[in-house]
Amino acid sequence: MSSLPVEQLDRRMTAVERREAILDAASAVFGERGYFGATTDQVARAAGISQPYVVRMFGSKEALFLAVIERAKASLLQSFRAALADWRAQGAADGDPCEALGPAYLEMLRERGVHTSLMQAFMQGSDPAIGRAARDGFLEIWGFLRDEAGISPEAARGFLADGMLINVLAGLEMPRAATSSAAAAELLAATLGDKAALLPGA
Amino acid sequence: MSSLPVEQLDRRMTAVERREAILDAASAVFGERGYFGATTDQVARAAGISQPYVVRMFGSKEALFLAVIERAKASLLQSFRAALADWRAQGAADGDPCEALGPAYLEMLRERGVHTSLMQAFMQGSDPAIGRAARDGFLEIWGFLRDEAGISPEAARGFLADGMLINVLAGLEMPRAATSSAAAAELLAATLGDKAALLPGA
DNA sequence: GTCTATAATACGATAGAC
DNA sequence: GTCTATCGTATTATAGAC
Repeated sequence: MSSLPVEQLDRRMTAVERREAILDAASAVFGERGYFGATTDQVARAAGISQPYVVRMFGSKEALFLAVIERAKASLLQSFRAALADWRAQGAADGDPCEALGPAYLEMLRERGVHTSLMQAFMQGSDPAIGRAARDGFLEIWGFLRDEAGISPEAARGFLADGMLINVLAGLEMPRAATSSAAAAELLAATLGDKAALLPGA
Repeated sequence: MSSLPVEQLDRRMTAVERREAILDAASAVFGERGYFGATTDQVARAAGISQPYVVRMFGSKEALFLAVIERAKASLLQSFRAALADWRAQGAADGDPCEALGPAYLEMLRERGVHTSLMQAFMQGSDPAIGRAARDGFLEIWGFLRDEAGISPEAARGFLADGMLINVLAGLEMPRAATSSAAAAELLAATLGDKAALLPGA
């Protein structure tokens, strides 16, 4: 056994574990403040480690952000594929797949920063590296809806539009306004029903 | 007459004119890079003046950003009110007002940074001042759709969702991908038809 | 695997001249 | 009305110890 104090022993992780912990923290911080607004020090504090170690693990802030949105996109697609498979296994093959994908999208709101960090990336289209990754990621979702789920262009457009409104309400932290504003309450009810409680700010 | 060289005379404006010129430049820069990503120096260069003068005119970067999104929201509402009045003047009072507001929304894409700077604000809900202004602005649009245009909650939700998808495609600069990606071309066609040419990146 | 110390730079804001 | 010069600070990234 090592002679280090127990506290320090507990805090050491493998590189893989630490990497995941940093991605969790970075997802929340980038989702709230955006690529430029978030600092590697905020990510480090959220992850309970030092700022230089965050940079060391991913090489640069940009590489960390790209890893965050790559993981968010992968989570989303994995969740969609699982929901689609379940739905098909229940013999609903002639119905509307969006009825299975919509609830899956809302459930992902429990995982912090998935929707908002993707959305922050979507707003950086003019950045060479981030913009390309963001467009590719968005188009991968489009391709899933069209090719794997077999949804028509018009229905896929409607599904994505609903998703983008949900993302905006998450970015706005709209539940913060719902206690004092009847309009906010009505908007949240019309968009999310009782699932509005899953939004940031609730 | 002043004895200053003509070049300098031409470049001098009243405070009001200069204020508008700075807001135009700031709208484009904030729209592309977001509140934190944009620098007051980038705004200054785009406006053809010095960085300290930008700060002097608005007091702070935050005050400038708040002025940008306030003006963008006002432009949008003004455009909506005009379109609604025109539509009603043509005796279409029993149809769907969204058929008049949709085209008005797309026409605003010609004014640089309106959609994207608002969208960048919507993603800063956790910021005390910007978040409050963003939520209030969004709810003012909602109130217009519901109270002035008389649109149902469900239809207003659908209209906003379509708008948010358009904003995301603008933030992504999706036309950049349309030449090499059939999926991008299909997505743009399904969402905007031939109006996709108005998006940034086209 | 993780830290402290620090270098290098970029940025917002102020002071003051013209 | 507008500029130049500059201060103070925040931030990314590196070096090197343990």
